[in-house]
Amino acid sequence: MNKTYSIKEVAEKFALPISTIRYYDKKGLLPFVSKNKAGYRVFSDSDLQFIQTICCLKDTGMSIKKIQKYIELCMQGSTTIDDRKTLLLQHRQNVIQKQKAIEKSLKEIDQKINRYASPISRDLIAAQITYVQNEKASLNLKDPFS
Amino acid sequence: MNKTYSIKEVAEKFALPISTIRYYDKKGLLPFVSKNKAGYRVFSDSDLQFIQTICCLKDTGMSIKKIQKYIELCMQGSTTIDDRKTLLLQHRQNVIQKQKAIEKSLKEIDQKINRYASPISRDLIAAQITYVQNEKASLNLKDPFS
DNA sequence: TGTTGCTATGAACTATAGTTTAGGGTTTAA
DNA sequence: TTAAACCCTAAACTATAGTTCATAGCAACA
Repeated sequence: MNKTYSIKEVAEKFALPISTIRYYDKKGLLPFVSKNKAGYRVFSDSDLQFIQTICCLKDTGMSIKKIQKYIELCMQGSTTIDDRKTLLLQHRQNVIQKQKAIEKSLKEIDQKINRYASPISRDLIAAQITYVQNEKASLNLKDPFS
Repeated sequence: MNKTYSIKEVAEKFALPISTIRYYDKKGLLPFVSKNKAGYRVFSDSDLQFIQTICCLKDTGMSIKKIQKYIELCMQGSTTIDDRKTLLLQHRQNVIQKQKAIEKSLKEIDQKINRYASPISRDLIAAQITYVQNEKASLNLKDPFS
């Protein structure tokens, strides 16, 4: 049978603070959520599907404003399919670009970690400090290690 | 020969606004940068190396405060190697976790794109709308498509 | 020597994404 | 029927990461 969920249950399911769900609603991300006569939000299973999508977009760095735009298109029915596809394809490109940037940065970070983890890390770092000090001295610049 | 760089040159090299570099300096991210007698910042090649690392950490989501902490450890010399390693290993875990989350979300986004790109996308979406409407009706909740 | 362009600071301002508070209704279970 | 546990809104507040502005001092070149 179809169940409904309170805001607290939804918050637990998605590991979000209740305040964040209310904030999303205020920002127009949850126009599909009904309210009962007392004014309480009543979430259905299909609502949870939408929220899952919202979390997906959020976790990949889409702004609230863009997500709102996407949800708005969803609520307008089948006529907006092309717009939605365009929006998601654009976002997909952004995500892939970000993935690449993270990948690249992570490699640099790993190199630093390896230096620090080396048995001769103290020597490596000491040599680097000396190098910087010589460079700075040759340019008549202040020694940053002092 | 060792060259020096103005803030403008550094901004161009790293594709950062000049205001951001000043902001980073104010936040304690650039304690290694010297100033000439006029008060102008003078960047050396080793400074650029540091800034490269800062960009790395920033691009993988480290906060300004954490980066400041890392740089501070760097300036304290070889005695802080263990602390730096710990800090970067911790960050590494965060980055990898984020990578996984992005990977997972991207798959969901791709599924949506595929639905929208399907030759029968209109039917798929129409069926979904009908499903939601039935679910909402069976729960005596307002139809969100109207 | 003056004009153009670069640099500086501090303070105010902006954007984004929430969180907290105040004040007040609702639901549930003893 | 009343206390505890929910839920609501509006508005104020916070945190983060910058950006912009006002004012003013250097630098390079015609």
